Amino acid sequence: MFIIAVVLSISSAYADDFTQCSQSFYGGVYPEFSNTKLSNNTQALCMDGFAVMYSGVSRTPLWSAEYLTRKRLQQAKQIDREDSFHEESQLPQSMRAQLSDYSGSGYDRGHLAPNGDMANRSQQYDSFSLANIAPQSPRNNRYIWRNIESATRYLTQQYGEVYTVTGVAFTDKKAKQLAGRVLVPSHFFKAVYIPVSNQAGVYYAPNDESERIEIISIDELTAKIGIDVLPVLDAKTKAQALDLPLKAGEAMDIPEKKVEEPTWILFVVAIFEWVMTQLQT
DNA sequence: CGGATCTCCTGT
DNA sequence: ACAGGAGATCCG
Repeated sequence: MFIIAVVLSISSAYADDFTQCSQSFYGGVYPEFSNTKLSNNTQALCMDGFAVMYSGVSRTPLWSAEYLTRKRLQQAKQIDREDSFHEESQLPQSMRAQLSDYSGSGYDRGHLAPNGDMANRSQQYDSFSLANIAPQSPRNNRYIWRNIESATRYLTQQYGEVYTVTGVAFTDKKAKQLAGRVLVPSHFFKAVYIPVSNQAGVYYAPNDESERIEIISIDELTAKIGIDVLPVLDAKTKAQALDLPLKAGEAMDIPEKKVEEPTWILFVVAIFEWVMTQLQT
């Protein structure tokens, strides 16, 4: 009996149990560490609307994964932002980041899975868990990241569904710390996979005030950070970086299968709007 | 072009 | 729970 309890507690200590939220991953397969050092003291968390791989070493998420659809984003637009930053009660105290770690640090509490993607209050609350948040340079968070989050929602709108994995990297020899407890990532990334065109690309940005950003392939991301965020993709898709837009509304180089409303719907909407303007005068 | 609103936050 | 900052964006 004792042995069984020990085995259970050990297996849950580095649980990669995402069975309750496998729908957040393309093909149901979650990101894979190629740099095994990263897997030290990690904890898998199934949140409402997304999945998180959390590190008790950095006291940040390493990545958060979401499955986005038109319907989800349409619902997300209906709820206003309600801030509720909080510690993650699913984590043991020793692994948790605390609100006090961030206060007065000069860093923003940057969401990985963004509030803007959350379709109801429960999902929204979970997105404000510190298990989904990492110290982010203010200009990066408020200008660069805001744009790529809205560009990702725009792509979802265009192509109907998108899988995305947002995460952080620690490429510097010595990472900065908040309160001697929370490590400050050197980079943020967001990988986007579009199933209907079988194309993937990654936004990759240093976590500083430079506002620099680059677009790379899944393979290049794996080489930089030691995580293959989309293990199921074929080799060609991983090697070729999709030329992702830097802001919502920007055109992208996908030749076929552009998803648009049939023209008759646009026609009906135009007539409806014209009638409404006539009624208002 | 000016003003209102939105969306990331901050601090008390 | 409240007030404010700052840039983007929308609208007349």
